[in-house]
Amino acid sequence: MPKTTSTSFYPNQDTFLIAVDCIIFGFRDNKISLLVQPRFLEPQKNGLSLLGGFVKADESVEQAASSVLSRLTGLENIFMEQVGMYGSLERDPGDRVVSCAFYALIDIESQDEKLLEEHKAFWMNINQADKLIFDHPQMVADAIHILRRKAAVQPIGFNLLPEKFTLSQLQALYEAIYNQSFDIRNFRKKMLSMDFLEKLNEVDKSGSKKGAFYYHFKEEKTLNGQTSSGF
Amino acid sequence: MPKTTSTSFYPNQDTFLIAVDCIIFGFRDNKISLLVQPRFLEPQKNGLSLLGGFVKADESVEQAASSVLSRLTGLENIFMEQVGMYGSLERDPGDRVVSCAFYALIDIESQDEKLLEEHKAFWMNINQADKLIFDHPQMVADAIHILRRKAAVQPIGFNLLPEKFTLSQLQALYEAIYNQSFDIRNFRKKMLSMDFLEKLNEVDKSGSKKGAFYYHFKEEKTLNGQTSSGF
DNA sequence: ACAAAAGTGTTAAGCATACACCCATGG
DNA sequence: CCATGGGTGTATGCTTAACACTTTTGT
Repeated sequence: MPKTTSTSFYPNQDTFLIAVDCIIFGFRDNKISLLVQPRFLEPQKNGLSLLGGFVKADESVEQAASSVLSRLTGLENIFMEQVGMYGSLERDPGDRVVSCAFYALIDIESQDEKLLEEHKAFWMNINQADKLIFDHPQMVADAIHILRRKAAVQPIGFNLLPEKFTLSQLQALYEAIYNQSFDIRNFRKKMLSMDFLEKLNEVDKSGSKKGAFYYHFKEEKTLNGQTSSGF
Repeated sequence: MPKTTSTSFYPNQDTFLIAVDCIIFGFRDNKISLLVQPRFLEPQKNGLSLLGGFVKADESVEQAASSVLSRLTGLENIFMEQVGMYGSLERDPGDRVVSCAFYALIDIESQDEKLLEEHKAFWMNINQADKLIFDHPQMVADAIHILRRKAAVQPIGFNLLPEKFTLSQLQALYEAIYNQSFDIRNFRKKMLSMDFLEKLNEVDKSGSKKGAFYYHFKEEKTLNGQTSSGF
């Protein structure tokens, strides 16, 4: 059925459903994982899907994405970044739906288990992402691409790790993000030379007998710090 | 007025106008310029606007952007890349409109002057972009950001320059993109060390008495060559 | 002959890479 | 006492940055 504007500054224009799809990354067992959910309506009911929802008339697209995230994880004020818009004609066989993808990085431990169960959501290994429905595999691939670019220059470990973490954990995270291993000395040198880690006096004895010092990130600010060097 | 789906797999959902806005960059007089147009309808009639239009039910968002570009310039098959989606509630005072921005790079000389006149479109210096309506200044700033990132590693001179160009022109282009000057020797060394320029036997005598050799880009292919190194 | 743009190499510094051994401790 | 993961420094190559003079030719 055609949907068009009636009275408006812009009469007789087509209107569209707009969805948001959230690529929610977590880190567990030294692997990047992805929060997914079986689809609860047709078409492709029970197919594996990213967490998503439709944008409502009274909310911004960003708000819609945040609310999907908090509805499913209970987390608020999480850093999310837009991945892009997906607008091909046939991407959703159910209806014409234009979707905007966002990614978020969360600490798996900090989110609400019960909410996940309620929504039948669960964590899936990232390398299974090609099993997702529609164009969701593409969205995930694009999000990973952005994540890698960003992790190279920014303290992107932030929300994927707990508040306090060891350098070994951080390295494992980076190795998972880039899917390759790094020399331990070079990695530590580089991380410490960037100025965002602070060594704590606390030691984690869980990973080794010797124990490893905890670190934490100095400034949350850096997350928003895009240098908008316009002309 | 509320617009919602009636019969659909997704009943009773709100629907939206979707616009595309094109940031069309050109290069003239050693400056980056931007193709703009006075708005022809309310609100903000006659305000300076990016070239845009509404997406139609039977076209993809990308197709909508291409068709805006070709309607205004007569050019087809031009490289365009998505900048992002802009979906705040108040971005367009006329109605709730979610917009997807794209940028394109074209050779100013190659486009159709008459079409521009018909649409009252014209080239504006990039540093005047803050005069644009709505959130268009932000879109332009975001596009420049992407352009700079890309130009650092790819032969992005492509469509902004004519088929044949001198290294001086190429340098002027890069200096315009980054809004800074580069050492001539280092610039030439770097450009030539990347493998995409081919020296022609032709000489351009218009810019100097001595004359400068023309170059052209070897492979058009590189434009699409995203290395999608998924897991 | 001179003005104006084209063209060309070398050196120094900073950054990324490769690489191997000692430390502290719990079991 | 030994197995396990934590922690450390140096030498090399590569990439980037800084820097000044000669060439050509139209006027």
